[in-house]
Amino acid sequence: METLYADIIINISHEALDRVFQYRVPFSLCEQIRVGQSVRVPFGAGNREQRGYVVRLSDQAEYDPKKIKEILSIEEDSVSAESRMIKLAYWIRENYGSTMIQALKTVLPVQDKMKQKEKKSVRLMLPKEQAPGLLDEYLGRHYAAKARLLAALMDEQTVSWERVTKDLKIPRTTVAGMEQDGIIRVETEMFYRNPGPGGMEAEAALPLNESQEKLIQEFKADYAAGERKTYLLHGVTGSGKTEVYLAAIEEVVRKGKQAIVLIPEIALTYQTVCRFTKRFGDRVSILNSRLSKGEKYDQWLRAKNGDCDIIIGPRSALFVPFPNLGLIIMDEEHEGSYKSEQTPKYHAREVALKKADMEGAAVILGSATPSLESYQKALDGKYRFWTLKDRAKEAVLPDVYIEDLREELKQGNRSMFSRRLYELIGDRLRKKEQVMLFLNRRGYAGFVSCRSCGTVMQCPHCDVSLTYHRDGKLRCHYCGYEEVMPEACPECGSPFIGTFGLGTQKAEAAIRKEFPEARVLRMDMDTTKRKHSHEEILKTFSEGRADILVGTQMIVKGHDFENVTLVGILAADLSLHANDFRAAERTFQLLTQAAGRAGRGEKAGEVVIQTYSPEHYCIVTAAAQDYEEFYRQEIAYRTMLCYPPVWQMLTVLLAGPSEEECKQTAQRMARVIQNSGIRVIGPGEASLAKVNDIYRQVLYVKEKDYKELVKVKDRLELWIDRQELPKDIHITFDFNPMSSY
DNA sequence: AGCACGCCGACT
DNA sequence: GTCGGCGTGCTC
Repeated sequence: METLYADIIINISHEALDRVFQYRVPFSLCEQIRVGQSVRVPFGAGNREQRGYVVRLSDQAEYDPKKIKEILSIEEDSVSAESRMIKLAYWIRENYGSTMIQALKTVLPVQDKMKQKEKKSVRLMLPKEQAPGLLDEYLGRHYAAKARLLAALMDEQTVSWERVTKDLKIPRTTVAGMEQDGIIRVETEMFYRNPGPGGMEAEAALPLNESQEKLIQEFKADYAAGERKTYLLHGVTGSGKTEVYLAAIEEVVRKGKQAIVLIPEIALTYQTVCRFTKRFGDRVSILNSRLSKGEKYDQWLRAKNGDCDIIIGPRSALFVPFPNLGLIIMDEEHEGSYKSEQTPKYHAREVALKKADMEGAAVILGSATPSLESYQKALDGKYRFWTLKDRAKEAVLPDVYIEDLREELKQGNRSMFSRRLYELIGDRLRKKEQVMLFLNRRGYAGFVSCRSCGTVMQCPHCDVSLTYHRDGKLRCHYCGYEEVMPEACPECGSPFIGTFGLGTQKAEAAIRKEFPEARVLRMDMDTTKRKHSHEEILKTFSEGRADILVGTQMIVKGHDFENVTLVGILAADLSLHANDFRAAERTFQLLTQAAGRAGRGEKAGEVVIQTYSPEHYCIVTAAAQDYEEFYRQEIAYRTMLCYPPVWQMLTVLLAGPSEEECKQTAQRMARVIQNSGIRVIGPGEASLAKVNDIYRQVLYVKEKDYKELVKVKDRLELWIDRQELPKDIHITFDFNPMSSY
């Protein structure tokens, strides 16, 4: 038998985590060794024993075989947080397709700023009067480094580690030497940077209403009986899902366990965090994308050391190493942002379920508009199904009107407001109540085309149309390319070239024209680029310093504005005609969420949905706030066309600078799949066929059983490994994708 | 992180 | 020569 080699990542908290080291597997361990295990290996000149993770096995030595050392042993199933994380990484690698390094990187924290986790400093131990004598001795012996450090310590009793190593440039070995001699002492003080709002006044639990109480009693009973179920909490906006979460967390924490609360990145607002902090004080940690690496690492460590019980954050919060995890809560579980956009393209919901299963935790998935995936499982009895039907504080659901824009056009109304919406806006302005106007997506709006020949201005590097901005420039939202708006059509020379479609900027301008007395705020990608502008805009609006808020989806997420009594959706179809099997589901969710913004206070609300397809089931059911009916229609459509969640789907994306090579490789891969008797769709051009001068080809495979798709992926990975593929071709797998390619 | 290696001034 | 501190680079 051939010699077996293993690629290993050494668990030293350093950038070395980026590299693999190859070790020989001793014959006695060949049978046992698996990718993902942790092992003990000799490392460095002194052959110090280190922990490492097996990342790949092969029978080829890729390093001078004379220098390759042998693995010492496989670490027995230790229960450390790390080894559980490694197992999870392995599962992710297997189920979503990536290298082990990529999987480990998503699961383990960035460790390169680890030094900052503790505040290290150097203190002088020598009595003050002896110091000058020693300094003279050092200077006499020309001990430059020691003298520098001592001189610094004579001024101040302690010097920070950063100054010692960076400013004074003292080698670590010298510091260690002086510590040995008893002249100095290196002190480390652990400190965490908790970026959450501090000094919050404690707040008692709100009394639960009858339906909330029933759910919590059930949860407690299950938990006490040792049952760890998955619960799908379907509750309309404003029905008090958060109170249920809080009560469930309280129960779990009381039992000495910890809880992870997942929320979509965009919903991670000050208000949300405050509700948790008020209830649980400094036992809560917050994780978000704005934290520095060091801060993220601190939160990780806090959890590991048992210094907090609850972590709130986006999907990456799943990988916080609690010693005794009891509960995972996933709010707005239908949100697309729970799916990672980078390889491995894991879905946080699935990983959460796996993790809960591995560690004996319960899971609560909550949403006003559950994903089809979860709802189907709940109907099948795989999840316990919970509903909250009524809004908590006596608020009532709003009245919803569907306005047919085709009809408006027929009646000679060419503005972007239907007559009803126009009338209602005027009414609210008179009553001093607030209005939210909602536009689906900035990318769909504002392309420029020629009215004479129909040419659309396109990005020269990407397969998308350019978007017109008010500064007179055309921009590509994918690569950032920009050019000045031409005065004549570059194809036919016609001067009749201009913008079409509808953007937030254009909507804002139209409102200002129609209602010059109204104070208008706009919130979209452009106005929220600055760091706190997001919060600022919302604060201005909630304090009543504006009458109308116009924006993209970001305005519909989780904010309660008591004085908003009218919500207008300007063009509900914009997200419906995306070439994507989830388009109807997303539109339904968006409309329901937006409608839920109206009438959160005491006054009743109204919602106007403007559309060109008023008969589409997702618009009709959203207007009626009828989730069950939407589900029935949508699942029928998915069943008919074999889409998830009824069937499972794998997308393989090939990207490379040569169109020809890309196509050929895609065709060869398609044949590999077909040869194993599985049907492939494609290869074909991705709907975005070119981004930044990189060509993209896609393949689709649909199967009833997810495991079959994993096998297809495994077979392709093996094939890729054996092939001498062009170096610059990049292949990625996406299981049950959130958007089309 | 830990260890070795090469460099350089000091002392024998 | 050789000893010991200093700075750098490598670890399969």
